[in-house]
Amino acid sequence: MDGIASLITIDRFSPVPLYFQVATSLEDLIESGRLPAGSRLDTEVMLADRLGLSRPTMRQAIAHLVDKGLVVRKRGVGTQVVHSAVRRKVELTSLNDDLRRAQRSPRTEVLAFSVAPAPEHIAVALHLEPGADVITTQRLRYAEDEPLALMHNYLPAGVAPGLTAEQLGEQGLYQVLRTHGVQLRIADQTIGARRATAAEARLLGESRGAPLLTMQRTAYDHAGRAIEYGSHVYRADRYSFEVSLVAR
Amino acid sequence: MDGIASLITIDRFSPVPLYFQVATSLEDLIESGRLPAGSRLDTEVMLADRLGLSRPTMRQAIAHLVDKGLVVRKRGVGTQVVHSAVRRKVELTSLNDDLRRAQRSPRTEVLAFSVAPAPEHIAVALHLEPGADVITTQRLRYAEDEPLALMHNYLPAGVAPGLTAEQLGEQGLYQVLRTHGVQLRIADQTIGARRATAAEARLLGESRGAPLLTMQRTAYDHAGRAIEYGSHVYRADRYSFEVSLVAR
DNA sequence: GTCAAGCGTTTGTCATGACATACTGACGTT
DNA sequence: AACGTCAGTATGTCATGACAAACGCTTGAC
Repeated sequence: MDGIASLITIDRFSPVPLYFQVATSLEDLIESGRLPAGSRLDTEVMLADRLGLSRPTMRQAIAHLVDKGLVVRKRGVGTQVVHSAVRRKVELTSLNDDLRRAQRSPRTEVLAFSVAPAPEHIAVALHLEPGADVITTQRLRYAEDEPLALMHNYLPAGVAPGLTAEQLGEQGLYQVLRTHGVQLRIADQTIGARRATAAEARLLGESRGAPLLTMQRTAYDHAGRAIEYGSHVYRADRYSFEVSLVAR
Repeated sequence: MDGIASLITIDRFSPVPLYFQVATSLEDLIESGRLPAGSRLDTEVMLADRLGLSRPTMRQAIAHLVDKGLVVRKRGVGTQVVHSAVRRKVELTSLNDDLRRAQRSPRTEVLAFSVAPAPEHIAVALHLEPGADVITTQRLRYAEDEPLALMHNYLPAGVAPGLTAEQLGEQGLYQVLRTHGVQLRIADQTIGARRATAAEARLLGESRGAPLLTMQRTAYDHAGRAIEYGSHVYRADRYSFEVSLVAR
């Protein structure tokens, strides 16, 4: 544990903040196994001294790792690397992003796309005035040429000017929003299950009454404005949610 | 926006850190509506000056609120209150905690409790050597005198010495672990759905083939050791998961 | 052998001070 | 009207310095 600081390089002329460079280097050391799970880091005082940094800067680098769940700190004891298999996996992504990442050949069929006054429960979910216009979309999502999910999504009418059904056919909803300059930050999700209706079963290629995994979601941007409400159903035998939880 | 600092009281002789006192006060102001969603906080420099604190201390208080999703910060602009309905709800809790909080009269019937060598897939989930002893439990959980969930849980044998079936009948698993000095920190969950088997349907009071919400979970302690693997099924018409996601 | 106190270690908290960067609005020019 | 520039504003980064609190280990007393 004597030469950890010697494995960390920092470029004082780089525009990348010093704390971030150090955090990244430490993260690489952890991922590579050079700092294995359970091992103790040198003290923040020692690392700062050897790297020629101030202690608060070193603390900020380590705090970054704590936030990522890579290390834990204990007063009087030190800083320890957490189990390497454990990561924070809380992600706000769309199904398209997920499937593309998993290389499951996503394809989308837009079944409906319209702008109309919001039904009551949609206006409530999106924190809109009753009767406010929303974009309503209905899409059937395929993976590897099999139906996977049926999705209803609603967006306030002004959120993505010029949004078209064609765009939704080619890209995921969140990707389209990103190209319109909309950044989603937080989402509240409810995950459940129920039987498929006859219409859903037909579209998804399941038998009537088959179990579906359901998810309703309201997504907000950085200023807390509701940007999207989604109500999705997935074929239970083909999809599940992976969620990581962290205790504070 | 002129008197925010005058609404914040700090006790310099309290053992509670100053930054935490300020963060708590600001949080109260936000929750009460005195600092409504969308409003701008006074600058960190001004607040620090008026409260007689150093700027880094003020920054730490505000960072605490950022972490909680209550405010967002933008360089050159300032600090703004986020939509008040949005909170980070990422929590590592047991069903018992959830139901007690929701005042749904939780009750537990322990169907099985034993210590035996771990089956292959359990040893893998708990990162144990094949054949290592695990505590195996099976519980039927009730809410308001109706069956709600059927749970199988597995713990490495040495995790909670003296753990008994009686304890599990009276308290939730995580509460029991806490009294044994075990602190859970991170969990990986998979949420899905499927049809109930005949045995499950009988225990849960559902018809055969009814949709069940499923969840598998491996929970880890602060040092990253796997502490518990759980495989749970819930009646879909009586339970759903609430998950909040935050984009980084 | 056991328990408590003390000490060394390490992180946590807090302060003063200074410079850099990103953002917004106003103003001037084309 | 549109675009570019600049100044003011606010957060972000970094530094030096000091004290407090929690933890683990060692030693001494019983």
